Formats: sequence, structure tokens, C-alpha cells
Amino acid sequence: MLRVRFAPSPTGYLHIGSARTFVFNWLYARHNKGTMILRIDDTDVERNTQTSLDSIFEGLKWLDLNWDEFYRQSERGDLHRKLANEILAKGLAYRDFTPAQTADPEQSDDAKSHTSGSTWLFNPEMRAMSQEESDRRAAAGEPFVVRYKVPRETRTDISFVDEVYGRQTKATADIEDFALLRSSGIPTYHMASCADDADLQITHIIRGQDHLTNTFKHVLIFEALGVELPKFGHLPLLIAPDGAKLSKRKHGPVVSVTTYRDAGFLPHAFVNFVCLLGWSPKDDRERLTRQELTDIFTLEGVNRSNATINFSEEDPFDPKAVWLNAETIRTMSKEDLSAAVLPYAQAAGFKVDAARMAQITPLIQERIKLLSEVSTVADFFFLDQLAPYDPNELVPQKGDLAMAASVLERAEEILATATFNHDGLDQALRGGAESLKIKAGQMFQPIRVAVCGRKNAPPLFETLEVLGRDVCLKRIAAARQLLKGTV
RNA sequence: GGCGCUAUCGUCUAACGGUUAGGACGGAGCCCUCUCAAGGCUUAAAUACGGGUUCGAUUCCCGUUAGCGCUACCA
Repeated sequence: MLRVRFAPSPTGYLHIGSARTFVFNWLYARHNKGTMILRIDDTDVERNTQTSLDSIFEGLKWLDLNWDEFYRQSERGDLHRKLANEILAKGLAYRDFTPAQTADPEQSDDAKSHTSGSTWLFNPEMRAMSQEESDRRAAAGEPFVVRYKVPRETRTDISFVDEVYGRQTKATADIEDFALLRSSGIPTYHMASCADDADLQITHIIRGQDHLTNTFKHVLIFEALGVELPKFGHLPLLIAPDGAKLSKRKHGPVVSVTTYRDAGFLPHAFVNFVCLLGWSPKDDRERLTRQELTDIFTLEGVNRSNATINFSEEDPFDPKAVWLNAETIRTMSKEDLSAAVLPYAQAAGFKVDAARMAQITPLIQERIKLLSEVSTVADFFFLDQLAPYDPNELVPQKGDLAMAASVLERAEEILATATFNHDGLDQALRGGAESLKIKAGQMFQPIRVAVCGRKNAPPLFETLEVLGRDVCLKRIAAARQLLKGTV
């Protein structure tokens, strides 16, 4: 049985890169009918926050991808310590009593340190310390960290096959004696992660490429634990347009998935977008349903170079993500879209109910790229009073204020009696244009601006119909007043 | 500094060693059209550089350069 895990550490919000790792794990699990495990890697108590944990759950919940088992590392410390001590007992690790500061690699020119190139490897007298002295000092209460004793004498290198990057080999001479247990007794990430992966019988570890070189250490731990090595698949990293890795401090909230949610992305559009970053179905398909994705997702489709997410101050979201979202919006049913947009309209402060939203939705479906745009694209449907606009906006193409005035006067007459549906309005208004001897467009533009407050808006007849006769007449009257003020 | 990974249009990517190097987003232009969208069509735009191997390299090898990652008692 295939088992994969997603193991975020709650030291920030759910990052878009983490979200992609989760999505890939999920897809891999579902594709192979395996088990998806969510494990919170919260060993670093100092840096964990509840806010961050909440943010992660919020993000995952929004993505709408489930998991089958759930664990928290902080509740499994006993297991981690037990396994670390087994490694120590086997003689594969040793106690290092060096105070924290002097083990700092920055001080590698210290005579006490043993280095290769300029990488700190270990402190010789600690690694060579007799069992008796080590036990005595530990019993005396002297603080120590437990370090893995990298077998540089007996093995020249460590090797494993990555499902994405192929065979990876690293010289033992380049791997430092890494810590398993801190002096506080709390396991390090490497120890806790491997102990849990072993205990939970994880078969495939799919994670960011930033862990590729850590994997040699993990191989060593798995070996020391005497368990079968899981398969590894590392994912290329997601980076910002400036080439740096995404960080909240440097790039702002665009790196958090809740930002996408709040801006009005549909969960699946977001999933679809991140899938295309570092993975390809190898054909020309880009818009893929969740089912299609799970059907065709394989690790062979993952590529090896970092992917840049394109965003800027002006356009905070990658244009392709926005396009994917717009495409998703266009293919949704009117009912689903209406339900999805409603909360965004309400959040913008408009008084709307589901019935009203259902009338408006068809008119904005192909005009919004993000759900939140309902507030700027459909505002005039909700407002009691239109925001002030320049009366010159009422002037039609190749026309003047006088033409605008006569159009509005005629429109008022027509709309007072016209049948208030698409065909009725079409016929009546085109007739009005003819009688005024102007083009239909010249007839429509002043009316549009009068009822919408701007030139760019949904098609006129449907808009008038949804707005209703009373509102239309009221707004046209207001526009005529406005025109009077200009002469 | 050491070690590792990577390198195709601006971006995401495709191409058993043999293609006019394909697609998508974005850009430009045209068409459609009551404005805006949507849609249709057209178009510009790439194999980092230098060496090999080969009849033939985007593809394989080496080097250079660049970017990223790891180098903690963070994860």
C-alpha cells in the first residue's frame, strides 16, 4: 500500500510552494489509490504558532483536497527520542558536549574543529570520546547533543535514486556529523521526520528540492533504524520573478494561498495552476479537471528546473493563474457561479441576496477574471445612487452634448412604455435611434452611461432588464439633470 | 568558500539524436460587435556560452558562466 505525507511546519501561513507539494502528494496518492497523510512538523516549539497552524488548515480546507490520516509531531516526541537513543546505543551516533556556540560553522578555523574544504564536519575529541567518559559526563548532567557518526572511514559515499532527479551520490567526506537530538532533548527535524516516516511506513517522500541534499542524511538515519528506504521524489522549487525564493517579507502576501482565496480564485483554478508549475502532462492540455489530473499525474512528468511565478506590484497574480481562473469561471454553471460570487459581493458591502445575484451573474460571467471583481464590474446593479461621473461621458461617438440630451429624452419616453425584456428593448431602442436619425451605438451609449455610470459595462438590453424600469428611468432622469447643468 | 541541483520564446512548458523547435499565458494586429468582455484569425518572441562525440546535437560528454539549494542544537 502506497503511503505519502505532506508535512508542513507551522511557522507561517500556508505558502504557495507548500500548497503545490501538498497537491502533488495528494495527486500521487489518489492516482495510485494510496493513503494521504497530513503530519504537522511542529518540533520547533519556539517558532510554532497557533495562527500559523490555523492558516495552514484554512488554506488546505480551501483547496478542498482531503487526507486520510493526521498526526502531530509534537505528540510523538517519545518515539523520536526512543529511536534516536537506539541509534546512539548501536554506536552509530555519539554525544557531543560542545557548547552550542563553538559548534558554529562560522568558527571553523577553530583548531578544535575538523573540516573538509571549509565545511565543518565534527569535533574530533567529541567523536572519539570513550564510552565511559561520555556516560560519566552525561550522568553528571552536562548538556549534549546527539550526533550521527557519519561513517567516513568505512564508506566513501552515500547514494540513492530520486524519482525525479535520478541517482544522487554524495561523498561521506562532505557530510557533517548532523544532530539527532538537541541538548534540550527535543529531536531535530531530521530525526523527527525520519522517525515518523519510518513509523508511519511512508513509502514515497515527495517534497521540495531544498531537501535533496538533506536526503543523504535521511538515508543514513533510515539505515540506522534498520528500515526499508522509502522512495524519494524531489520537486523543483517555486521562485519569485526576482529569482529569489518566495518569502512573505520580501514578496508580500502573494505567497500565501489565502491571498488567492480572498482575491476570488476558485480552488480548482488554483490547483490547476500550481500543477502546471514544475509538472507537465506532456501533451498540450493545460486546463485539466481534478479527475483528469489524478488520472494522468506521474512523477515522470515532473521536471527539474525551478519555476518562476510571475507577479508584480501592479499585477499581484501570475497572468496564467488569472486566465485559468477566468476560464474556470466561464465554464461554471450559472447557479454555481452565482453561489460562489455572492459572498464576494456581500463582502464588498453590497446588499444582495441569492435571487438578485442569480439575475446578475449571467451578465458578469465572462467579464470577471476573479470573483472579487464583482464589486467593480457589477457595482451599478447594487448601488442605490450611482457615483458621480463626468457628464461628457454621456456624449456618444461622433456626437455632442445636444445629441446626448435628445437621446436621453427619447429614451425616457421609450423606456416608460417598452416591454422590459431583451427583445422588447432591442426593438424599441433601435426604433428610437432610427427616429432620431442616429446610429444604434450612438443611441445606446448615453443610456448605458446614464444607468451604469460608465462606458464599459455588460450588454445594454439585459442590463436594463435586470435593473428594472424604475431604476432605469430614475437614472436617466438624473443624467438629464446632470446635462442641464452643463449648458 | 565547500558540496549538490538546474539552464528552450518575457513566463509556464513540449520535442525515442534527424521537426520550418510545438503549445499556452501575456504582447501586437485584424475580424466580429451597442461599449466592455467573450470568441475567431494573424503575428513577433527561445535552445546561456565554448569545446567535444556523431553523417547529424535542444537532446549525450567536458568546461565556463549564471541561478537556486544545502552547508544550525530551523524546517
